[in-house]
Amino acid sequence: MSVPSHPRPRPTLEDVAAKAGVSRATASRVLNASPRVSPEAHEAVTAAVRALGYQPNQAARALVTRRTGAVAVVFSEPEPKIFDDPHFAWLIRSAARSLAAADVQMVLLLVHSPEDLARAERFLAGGHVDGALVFAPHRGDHLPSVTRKLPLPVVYAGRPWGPLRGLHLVDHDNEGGGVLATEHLVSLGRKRIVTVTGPLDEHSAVDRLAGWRSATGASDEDVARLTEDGGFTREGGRRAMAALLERVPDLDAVFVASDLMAAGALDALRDAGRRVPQDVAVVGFDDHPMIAPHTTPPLTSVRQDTGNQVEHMVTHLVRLLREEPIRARREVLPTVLVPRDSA
Amino acid sequence: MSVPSHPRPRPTLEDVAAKAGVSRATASRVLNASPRVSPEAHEAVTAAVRALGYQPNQAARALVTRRTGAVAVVFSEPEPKIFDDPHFAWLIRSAARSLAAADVQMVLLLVHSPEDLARAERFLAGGHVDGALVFAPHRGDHLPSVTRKLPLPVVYAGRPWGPLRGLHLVDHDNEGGGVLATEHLVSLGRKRIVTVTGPLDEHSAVDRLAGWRSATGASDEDVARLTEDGGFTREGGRRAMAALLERVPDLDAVFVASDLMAAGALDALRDAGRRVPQDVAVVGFDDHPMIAPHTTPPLTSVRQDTGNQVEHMVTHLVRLLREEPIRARREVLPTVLVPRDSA
DNA sequence: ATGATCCGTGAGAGCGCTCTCACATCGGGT
DNA sequence: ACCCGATGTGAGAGCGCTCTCACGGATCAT
Repeated sequence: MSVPSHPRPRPTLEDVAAKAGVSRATASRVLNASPRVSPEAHEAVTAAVRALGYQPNQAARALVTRRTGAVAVVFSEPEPKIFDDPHFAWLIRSAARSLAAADVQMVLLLVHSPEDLARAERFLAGGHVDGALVFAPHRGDHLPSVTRKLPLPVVYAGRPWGPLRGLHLVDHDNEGGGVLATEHLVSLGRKRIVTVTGPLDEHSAVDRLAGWRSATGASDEDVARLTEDGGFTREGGRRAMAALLERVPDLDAVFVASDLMAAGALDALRDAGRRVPQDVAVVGFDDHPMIAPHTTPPLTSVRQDTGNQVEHMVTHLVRLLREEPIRARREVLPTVLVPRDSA
Repeated sequence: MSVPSHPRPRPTLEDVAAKAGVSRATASRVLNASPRVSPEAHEAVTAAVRALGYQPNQAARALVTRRTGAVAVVFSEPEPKIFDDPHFAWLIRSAARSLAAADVQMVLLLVHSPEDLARAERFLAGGHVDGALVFAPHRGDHLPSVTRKLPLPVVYAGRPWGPLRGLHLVDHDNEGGGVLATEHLVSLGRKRIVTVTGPLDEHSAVDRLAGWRSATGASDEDVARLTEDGGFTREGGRRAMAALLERVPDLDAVFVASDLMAAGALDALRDAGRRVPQDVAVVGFDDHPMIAPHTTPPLTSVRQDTGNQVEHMVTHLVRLLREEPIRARREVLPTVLVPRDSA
């Protein structure tokens, strides 16, 4: 009973062809929507397919077409980060949606450890997938150097570290966003604008900081005093804000480089008895739909449309897979300020 | 060297064999760790593999072995639920971890719509994967009826609706957990114990309610008055608690069937000016590591070890794939009360 | 010595599909 | 009448791998 006694073998294309009274070649033509098939043959084959419950064998198909119809989505981040930061949930969700729309199967690869990296490399090199979307923002991460050697189309999210030559990537205008946020605070008449940065081993964090700097005209010593790394976590944001309040008691505005950190910063400001936005104006980054509208007060934030970014990545990858001529290797998407109550 | 647009074709087993001076068969034996190979041949083949950077073609291998080395993990839930409820993040994380440990590739399938279901069915039937882990708790969900017809080993999380005959599943003792929670409240001397349930189209919610009922000995009319559906969401938990406070002003304890809802219930109790646990004792369910320890006050909760459940599912599935004799089709894992401050 | 057994090996037959090529058949222009 | 191209079709050659089978040579018991 428990032993799967020899189940009826899956019908093959040969069976379908026989039942339809045509050759395997014609049956194949019908399945692949080739134009040169007579209506009668088409009809006979589709009927046979239905009658037999035929499903093409993907392995056989992949063997000859050299296409699997699947792409890998690879995240290289510590495990807690991926699962606790809603930003990643949003990325996965967007990827699932965009790939489904392109009728491409998504294979999720999470790389936390060196063994995971080896496994992922084997997998990507093994021809399991036609291409990959890679999220590996950290300096010193070995994933990009592995993937760039692979004979596999890859599109990166943001700017990975190392040489960019030959890479395809979709980035956001993080520096422009930083400028936007900071200039908004300046236009509000704020004089002492500090910033909570992300980890500076990520380009996005570096660029947002650069935006703040260019808008404030901060000197090197200003940077040392007026900025603090919040590690892109909520708790980090709280701690960084607390440290800045200590160091710069007369601060009247802060640009926080992610909404999650901004939520932590708001906690710290509340704990310190500062009113937002009256005493301290706060601008976040991401405009994350699960965070920004729900903080107290609702967070003014720089929108980076993650769903849009992933969609561009997918479109780009699909084009690479089709070997269509590519317009640009590198896309930079705009950011826009979304004003709410915190600034 | 050669035309850049035509990348060097991937070496085949034939190439490896030629370079090693053996036959394809012997090379294959080495790759598949067959015992009957001379040390010299083994050495020669491994050297050739390294030298050529050979990677077996998975499609060809899958074609003959009828094994892909991948399994699908299928979630059938509305999109917002999957991404906003930390329970699912935890499930995905556990699945990724357990499957990686078993050296099986994970293919994540998210089913939100009828089209998604059709796509998933095609995918599962297409021989892309060797088996599947299915999370589809809702009554009326068509996924289980689809998957049970597939000639594919499947292990279900919890009890799906419909006939259980022939299904493999790993469940938690939800009813026992409900009893545990409620008896704990009784032992505290609480007299009016209400409950916030999950959506009753899920067996887990029904079972937890049954546990509460058996421990309280509630009559049918009690059930109508003392229970409220919180839909397994935070906001639903808040609303349900508010409704119960309205209806049963003298309640002194509540069993909330998930931690996420319990967080909402705590909000409602705070809003109503009830102290926890002095005025109202609260017990949650899940003991979710991201929630239970962090509420105010920290939440007493019934632990269901999700990671353990998924691990059991994976072990079970791997055993099915190996066609090993299966001990039991159905496993029920124990639950245990974790006391904190809320009760 | 003779046979029986084992061990390492290679030849070769597929797995189920796609795709090229050659071949009929059928108009329609000259 | 002729040839021409367009059109639908089938035969068959692989894609890269695994696995059965047969075979020669070494090892063992008799």
